[in-house]
Amino acid sequence: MESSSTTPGGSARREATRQKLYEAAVTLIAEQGFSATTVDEIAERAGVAKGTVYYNFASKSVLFEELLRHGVGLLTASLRDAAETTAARGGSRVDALDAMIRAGLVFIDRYPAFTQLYVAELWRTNRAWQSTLMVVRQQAVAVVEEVLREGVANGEFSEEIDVPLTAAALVGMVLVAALDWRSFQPERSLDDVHAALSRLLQGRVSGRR
Amino acid sequence: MESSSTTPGGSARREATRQKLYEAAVTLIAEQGFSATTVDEIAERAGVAKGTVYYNFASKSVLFEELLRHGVGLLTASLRDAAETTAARGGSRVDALDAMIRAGLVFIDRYPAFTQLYVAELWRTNRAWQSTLMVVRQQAVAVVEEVLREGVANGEFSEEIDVPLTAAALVGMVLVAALDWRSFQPERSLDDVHAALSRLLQGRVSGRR
DNA sequence: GTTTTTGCACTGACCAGTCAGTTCAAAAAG
DNA sequence: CTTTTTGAACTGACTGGTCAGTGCAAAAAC
Repeated sequence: MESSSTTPGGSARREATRQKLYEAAVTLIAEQGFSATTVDEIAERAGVAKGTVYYNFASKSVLFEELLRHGVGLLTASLRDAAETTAARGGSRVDALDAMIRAGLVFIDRYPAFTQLYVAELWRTNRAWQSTLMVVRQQAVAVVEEVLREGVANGEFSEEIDVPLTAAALVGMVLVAALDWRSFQPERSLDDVHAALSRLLQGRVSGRR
Repeated sequence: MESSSTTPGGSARREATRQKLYEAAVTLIAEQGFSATTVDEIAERAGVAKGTVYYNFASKSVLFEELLRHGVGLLTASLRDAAETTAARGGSRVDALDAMIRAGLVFIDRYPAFTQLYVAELWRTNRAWQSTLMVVRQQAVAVVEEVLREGVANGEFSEEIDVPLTAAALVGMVLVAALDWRSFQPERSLDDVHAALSRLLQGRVSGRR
């Protein structure tokens, strides 16, 4: 089983170099943005010659696009796994959503730079990698939508909910809360943040306990 | 009463030019990002010579910072107004939150480019306007936090809620849902989106109606 | 012996910021 | 009322620097 669809015949050495380049690029682009990050910087941070970047990727944009696909692949796998594990243990759909919220938080905690970069680029228009972004967004949101749809089908969720909108809102809730957590209140624990979001999800905001 | 704090003695003509530059810059930067947008482009779209940009703003970054302050000023005013109007009419704090959600949606619908740009830049690190962003973020979130705190104080909300985290999550929910609405399902009406978010806020997701 | 990486010089496009000069409305002088 | 002066606002060609991408010979890894 090969990891990347765009490089079916990548040798182990090549794959390692590409991985180093992804890691260098993701932090730099998260901090500075795509245009403000130079290829020289990426090469330097990866500890690699500039020529190597172009030996492994056709261009700066292509490197970025493959980075996006790579990262979103990890995220969706993690969300799907959370949902399936919950279902296998006989949990409800609310439990599945809750597990996905936690999986999202864990992901963001582990790959904060990727998340930053993803949010920063997602709603841009007129960019070269626009179509890549659309695909990649749909992959992530679809996992949430599926759980919502199953919940509506089995009566666990109200039939009145708007599945695509609610899924987007839930994803946004987690994304923004997590980024805020990391940027502005890093002393909080993951459990704290998870608890706050669970409460919001389950409508336990109004009313005393 | 003068409008801008940074230009106390701005003539009417100057103010008009600055306004044109804001409008040109906000759409371009929302589409392309700060670094990918050139000063020449901004000047051209505003129908003004490049030199005029530098006559009115010390640098490209300063133009951007003042644009941020300008926009967030509009947003917070609108949120505060929604909260106060609700209170004046004897509404509950939940009503106030709901009114603020709607005000947020209306704002994003009216100034989509600004919202895009704000989200794209908010969590970046190592940028020149970092401190401006912190201030500006706090202004917006603080309005929501205040309503939550009042609600906790008068018993309308659970004492268990984490005010800063919940406020961030709510803001994120509205931001992301609205951006998604505009980007991916623009045929939806504002009322649709508002209804979906209200339902989420009031925990009316689980259970049949 | 083939694949991958290195190092480094080079090019051409692009771009932030500058500056000497122009415009024009309104104030001052006649 | 007419002419002159003033200065804020604006113009756009120009500069110095930056950067994506190239080319290639030699070394290293496999």
